[in-house]
Amino acid sequence: MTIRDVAKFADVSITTVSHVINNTRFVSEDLKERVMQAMNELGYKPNMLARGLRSGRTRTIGLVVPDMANLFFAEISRAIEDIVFNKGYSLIICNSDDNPEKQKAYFGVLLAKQVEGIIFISTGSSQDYIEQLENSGIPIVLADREVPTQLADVVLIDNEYGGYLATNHLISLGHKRIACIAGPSELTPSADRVNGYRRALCEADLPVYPEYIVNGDFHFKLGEAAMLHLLDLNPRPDAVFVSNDMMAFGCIRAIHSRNLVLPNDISIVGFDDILLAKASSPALTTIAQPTQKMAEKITELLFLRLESHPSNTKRKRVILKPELVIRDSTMARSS
Amino acid sequence: MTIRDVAKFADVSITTVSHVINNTRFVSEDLKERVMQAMNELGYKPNMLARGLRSGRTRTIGLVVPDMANLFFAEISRAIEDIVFNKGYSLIICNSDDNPEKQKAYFGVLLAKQVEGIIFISTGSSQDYIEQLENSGIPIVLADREVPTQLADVVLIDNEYGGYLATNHLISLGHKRIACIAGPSELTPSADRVNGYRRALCEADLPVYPEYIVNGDFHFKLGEAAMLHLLDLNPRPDAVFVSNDMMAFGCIRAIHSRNLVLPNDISIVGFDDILLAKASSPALTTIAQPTQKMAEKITELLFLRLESHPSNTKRKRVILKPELVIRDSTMARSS
DNA sequence: CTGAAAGCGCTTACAG
DNA sequence: CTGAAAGCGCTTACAG
Repeated sequence: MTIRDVAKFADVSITTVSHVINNTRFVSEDLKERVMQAMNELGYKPNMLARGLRSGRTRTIGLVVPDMANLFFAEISRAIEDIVFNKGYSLIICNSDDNPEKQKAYFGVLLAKQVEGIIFISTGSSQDYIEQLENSGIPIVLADREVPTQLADVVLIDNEYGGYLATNHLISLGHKRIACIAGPSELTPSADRVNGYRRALCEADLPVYPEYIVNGDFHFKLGEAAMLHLLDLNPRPDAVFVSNDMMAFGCIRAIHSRNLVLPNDISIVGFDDILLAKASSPALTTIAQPTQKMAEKITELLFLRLESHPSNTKRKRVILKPELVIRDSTMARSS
Repeated sequence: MTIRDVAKFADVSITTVSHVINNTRFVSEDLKERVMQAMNELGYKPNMLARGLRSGRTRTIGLVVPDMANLFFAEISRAIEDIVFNKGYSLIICNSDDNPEKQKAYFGVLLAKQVEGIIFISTGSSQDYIEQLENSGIPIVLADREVPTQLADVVLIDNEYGGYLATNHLISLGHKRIACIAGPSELTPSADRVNGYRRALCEADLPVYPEYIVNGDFHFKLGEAAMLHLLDLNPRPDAVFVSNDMMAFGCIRAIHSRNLVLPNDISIVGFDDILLAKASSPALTTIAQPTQKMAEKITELLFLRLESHPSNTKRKRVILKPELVIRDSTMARSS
C-alpha cells in the first residue's frame, strides 16, 4: 500500500497525492476528493521512513533518562510525552540505567534514527560522551542535571535554594541537630542540595556536623540504610533533610522499624514531591519540583531550536524555583 | 556523511561498505580494515531510515501503555525496554492516557513508522480500534488487559486468583467484614480481581455485602475517597482488599486521617507490589505482579513472532500466577 | 492547476 | 572476492 497505489486508484499523479496528504499546494476539489477516497478505500498510511529520508524531518525526538521506573523521571517523561505528542511528534525513550556505556549506545541509536532533537537527563559520569552529540549539530536540551557543554540549552531547578528551603523549614521548627542524606556525589543536584543545607545552617549559626551528612544514591534502599545509620548515632539527629523522596520513603521505613514515631521523634523533609509523597504515612513534607513547568520549558526550548536557524547560537539557561510543601512529616521540636 | 563518502574515502564500492557494516558477506581483511578506518575517521553513522526503508527492518517496536507515570506500567515498561535494548531494538513509548482517541492516533503513528511489532496494554474501552492493527499484519502482544481479538499473543496474570489469594489471606486472619475497592469496571483485571474476592468469601461461607464493594479507578485519590466512604459505614469493615497499590496508598492516607491505626483497626491488602509498596508505613501486604517475568514473556512471544513466518498463526496465551507478599498492613483480628 | 523525474541513503539480487 | 545498478516510498524542484 504505497502512494503509487493511491495515485493509480485515484487516477492522478503521485505528486498530487503527496500534496493533498501534506496540504502543500493547491489541489482542485475534484482531485482532492478522489485522492481522499482512494486513501480511505485502500487504508493507506504514509511511510514515515520514506518521508523522513526524503525530507529530513522525522518528527521524532529522543528522550534519554537514567531510570524511567524512578517516579520523578516517569512523571517528567510523561509530561514531556504529552506536550510532544500534541505537537505531532513522537518520543523514543531511552533508559540509560545510569550507565554511561548504555547512554553512549543510545546516543548512537538516536542519531542513526535521525531524531530531530534530544532531551537529555544525564547519568552521573557521562561528560566524556556528549561530544558525539555536540558534533551532530542536532538540538539538545539538558534537563535536571548539569553537563559541561556550551552546546545545549539547559533547564534546571535551583537545587541549592531547595536544600536551603528544606533546612530552613526544619530550623524554623526549632530543630538543632539537623542531619542530611545526600544523593550520589557525582551529580550536581545532590551537591547543590547539600550546599543549600549548609548555607541554612550557617546563616542560623548552627554547627555542621560531618557525621550528620551521609551519602545515599537516590534509591529507597540506601535511604533506609542511611537513616538507620543516623539513628544509631549518639546523639541522634532530631531532624533530617533527605535529598529525594525515594530515599525519604526508605527513611520512614527505617524510623518505623526502630519503633520511633514520625514526626514526633524526628522530622524529615524530602525532595521532588513525587505523586506518592502525599500518600506516605505521614504525608511527606518535601520540596516540590515544578515537574509540569519543567516539561513545558524543556519542550519550549527544544521546539524553538527546531524552528530557528542553527546559526542562532545563543544558548538558553532556565532555572526554576522549587517550592516547600508542608505536610505531616515535620513538626516543631518538643523541647 | 553517507555510505558513499565512506566508500570514496576507503576507495571501495558502497556494496563493500554495506557488507562490512552488516557483516553480511566475506570481505578481505585489507578492505575491511580500510572501511573501518574510513568510518572512524569520518564519524560515520548509518542512516536507519534508509536502511529501514530498503530492508523493511526498522529494529523498532512500539509500546502502548495507559500511563507511564503509573508505577506498575513504569516498571514493566522499564523491564521491557531493557530486554528489547539488549536485542538491538529500540522502543517508541506511547501513552494512551486511557484515551481511546489518543491510542488510535498512536496506532497510526506506529504503523507509519514501520515498527516491527507492538506491545499493547489497552485502555479500558478501545475494542473498537484494534482492527486497524489486526489488518496491518504486524505482530502484536497484548499484555495485562484482555482485548477481544484472535490476532495477538496475550500475556496476562491470573487476576481472579490474585483476588482470591488476597481475600483468603484476610479470611485466614479471622476477618469477617471484608470489603473490596474495585478498579474501573471496564477493565477485565478489575472485574477478575473482584470475582476472586467473591469466590474466597463464598468458599468461606462469608456473606458478600453489596455496600462493601465500592468502585475506584486505580488512582490514589479515588482510593482515598473509597476508603473514607467505607469507614463511614456502620458497621465498618475490619479488612479490605484494595485492587491496586496506588489506591491502597490512598486508603492508608484515609485511615490515618480518621485517626485509626493500621493494621490494628483495619487490615488492607493491595495488588501489584510496586516498588514503593514496601516503603509505605506500614509496609503494604499485597499481591505481587510478576513484573520481570511478564516483561520476559511478552518480549519472548514478540520476538518469536518476529522471527517466525506469519503463516504460523497459532496464537499463544500465557497466564502468570501472582503471589501474596505478606508485610505489615494486615494482622489477625483482635477479637 | 497538475505531472514527470530526480534523488534521499541505504540493501541486495545479479554478474563476473 | 568485489562492484554496478535497481529500487524501497516518499518529497520537491522544474516544467508546462
